[in-house]
Amino acid sequence: MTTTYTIQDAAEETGVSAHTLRYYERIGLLAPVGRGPGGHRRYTEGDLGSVRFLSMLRATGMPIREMAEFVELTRAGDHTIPWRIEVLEKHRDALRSRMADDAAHLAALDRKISIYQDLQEEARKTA
Amino acid sequence: MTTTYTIQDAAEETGVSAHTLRYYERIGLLAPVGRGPGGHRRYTEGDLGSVRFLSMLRATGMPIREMAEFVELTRAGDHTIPWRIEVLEKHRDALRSRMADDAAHLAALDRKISIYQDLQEEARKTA
DNA sequence: ACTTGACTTCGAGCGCACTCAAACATCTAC
DNA sequence: GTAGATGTTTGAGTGCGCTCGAAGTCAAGT
Repeated sequence: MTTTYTIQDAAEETGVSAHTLRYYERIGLLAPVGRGPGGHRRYTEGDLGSVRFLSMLRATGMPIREMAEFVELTRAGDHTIPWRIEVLEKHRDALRSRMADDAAHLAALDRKISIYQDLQEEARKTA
Repeated sequence: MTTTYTIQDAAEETGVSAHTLRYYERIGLLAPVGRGPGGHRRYTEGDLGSVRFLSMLRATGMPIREMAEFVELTRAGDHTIPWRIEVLEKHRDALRSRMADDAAHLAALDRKISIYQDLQEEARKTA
């Protein structure tokens, strides 16, 4: 007795909208999901895992096109593992790079805020 | 004698394309830039500073709409400084939140890569 | 003066990632 | 069994942020 999820449940579980779940399946990002007797989708835990993984890639800025390529590799069999590692490492490096940029930008933002706060303090005293 | 920049120079200086520089000016993100005798834009250092600031906001995920609102506030005068601080602080919080998510995602990505590497190592030994 | 390349405006077009609509089927609770 | 929510497919529509094209003007080198 394996628990399954309706599309709405899957949406709530993963934070990905039902519309988007169908969309991902349509474009091949997600393998065809199993169906109940009436043709309704039944998401397994494994499906949710895939969705969460994809969702993480998206959140970290990977384009759909590239995600599709990765998914293709996983479908092609175990011999593509080196390439999959390569894709993920490349993405990890891009993410690290973005995080570094973000840190610098955060500092700049803090400086800007400080400047405004000083300006505001100045105005308060003058008033 | 204040140095000025052609649109191409400004593009190289700021990393924002000439097309985008005109676009930003068109939609009011950038105050009208000074012109040379023939109507060509002449960017001042101050203009470049504005562009760099806007570019930083964009890079950190602020929507153009929100940037425009901020720019509006700066045009409206010094009495809007508290609101500007509010906008920047809100954005800073969003950025911090994204950075935290990124850190978690990075860890997940590392784990996934490790799993693949172990799998690959296993395959090597078996072969 | 002439050529070559950069610049101008303005509207249109594009790529991305959804998001929705319509018309219809099925499931759930009463 | 019936109402009402939820599901299905397919194609079309949306919002964002550029990006480009056309037609014309201007600048710099020879």
